[in-house]
Amino acid sequence: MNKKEVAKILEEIGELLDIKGENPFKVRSYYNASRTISTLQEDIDTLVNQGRLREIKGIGEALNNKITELVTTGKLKYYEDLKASLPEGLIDLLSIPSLGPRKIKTLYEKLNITNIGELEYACKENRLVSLEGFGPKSQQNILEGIKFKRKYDRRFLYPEVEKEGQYLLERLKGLKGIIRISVAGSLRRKCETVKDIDILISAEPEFSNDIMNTFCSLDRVEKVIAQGDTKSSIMLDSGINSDLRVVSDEQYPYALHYFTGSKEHNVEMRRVAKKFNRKLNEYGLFEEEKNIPCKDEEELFEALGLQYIPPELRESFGEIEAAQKNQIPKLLEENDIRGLFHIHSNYSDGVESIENIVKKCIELGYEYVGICDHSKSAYYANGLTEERIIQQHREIDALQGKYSQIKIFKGIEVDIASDGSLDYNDDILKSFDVVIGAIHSKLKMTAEEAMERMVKALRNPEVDMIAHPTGRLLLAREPYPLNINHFLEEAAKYGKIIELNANPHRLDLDWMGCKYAKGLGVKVCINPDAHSLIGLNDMKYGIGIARKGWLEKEDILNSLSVKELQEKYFDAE
DNA sequence: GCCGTTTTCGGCCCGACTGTTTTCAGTCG
Repeated sequence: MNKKEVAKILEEIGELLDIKGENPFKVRSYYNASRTISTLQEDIDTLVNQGRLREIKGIGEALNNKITELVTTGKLKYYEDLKASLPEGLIDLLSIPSLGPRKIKTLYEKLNITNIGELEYACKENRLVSLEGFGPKSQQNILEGIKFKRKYDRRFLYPEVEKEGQYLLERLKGLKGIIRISVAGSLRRKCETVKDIDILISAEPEFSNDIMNTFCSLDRVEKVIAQGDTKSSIMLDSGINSDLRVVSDEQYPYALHYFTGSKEHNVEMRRVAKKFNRKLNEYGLFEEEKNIPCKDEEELFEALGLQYIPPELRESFGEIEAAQKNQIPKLLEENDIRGLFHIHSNYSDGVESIENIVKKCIELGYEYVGICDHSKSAYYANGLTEERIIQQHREIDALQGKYSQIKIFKGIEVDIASDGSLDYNDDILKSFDVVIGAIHSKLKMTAEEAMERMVKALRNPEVDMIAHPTGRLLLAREPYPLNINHFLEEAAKYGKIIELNANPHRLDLDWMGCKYAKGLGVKVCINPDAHSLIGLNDMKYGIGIARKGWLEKEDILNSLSVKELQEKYFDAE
């Protein structure tokens, strides 16, 4: 049983206990343990086998025993019994807005409601209004919540939400009385998927009401979920929710930090404040009743003895400890990127000619570009036969003569077959400057098969880099069951480069993998995987994830100069 | 259920908004 499965079960135990009305702190310890396990760098098997689970903060005697049982036997009696004691569908009810464990317990005990279908029926039969704690409004809200869940039961890709965030900022920022404005939340943290848009404004108090009214009556507002003096929530016509908070300008730095989160980061920050005998909330950092003035987030961190932590890192992933030791990395910047690899031309499934790609890359100021089309077994993508490789290389040579201001690398995205072999023989592979191995078919594999297949590709001396190593498609397809940390350890062993695919549907290697790769000294290459000129713009999403994964300029292959690349990685010919 | 720079017991982050109440519990972030 892997980390993800263990974490899922611990979370479910928390939810079940919550619905049963258990001690909320006990419930929280399960949620905490679930999160801790899912973000572990080490393997859960290793920790269990070496009896080191208890070294993890938040795992005590009871959880140690339960996790050990789960990992060694694949089962947990406590969990099975708990599941058997409540109907299966109750947990689903937690996903309906406005329904939490207390209310679900009431619905189950008083009306014997055990799943969403029964709940919807009971609402339509008007049976909730007479329940204690419920009324006509809550019944209506639940019905709408069910409808909403069926229509938009999802998170959104970062670019979709970014666009909506821009719209809201544009419409709000000129309003009278506004002093400072920013997006906050997971959008500011550059998470790969985002659920809603948090916006924070500091304003003169007398304008607060007008700002709220404008926000709630924007043309794209589908529904006002809540409207108050300092906080309002709306749903846009895209199905994306947005929360707006308005505070005074003195409160702004504390509020910006608070609403940027993550929740876990905030909890940790409050613990730090407490150690200083101070209290941190969205309105200030208080000693006794006196606020310690901070004019921006930098000063707030400083007041807690911490180095500034960029928003992307605030995931409770070691950043506070690093800030205490003054070890926050100097994160990668967009202009650190000096060239691009993994671009598809119209030789395979891209839409643009090589010349147009080259011209665009010159225009964007890049020093080099690697054309990497698909290999022959990718029929669906018009993969290159041996003859067409020769043809492409002739064209690249000619273009290189014409455009001396940029280095054009001859690359290939070569398919890794299910046995781990590559799509061309070594002689053909040697004719490329850059060989990127990738899996595109036969995705149904066991963890062992996936590892064997990928590691065999790593061992091939002709392979320079592995593309989108887990194969995930965000919100659409699960990654194949590859133990990514083990895989990265192998990549380190063979000195291979790992792609961070910048396409917002992939963002693969993910940010946790980036941090692990950095620890191993594995170089990461941020690739647009572009099939058009527009696709080159995706680089910014890859850079966002690289930052989130603690990466610095030194960790990134394509922040090197042409000379360094040719000397250390791709032979000059 | 976890944890300990006063603690092996008694805490555990904190506040806004809603809908139900008529002072507050529940939910959410």
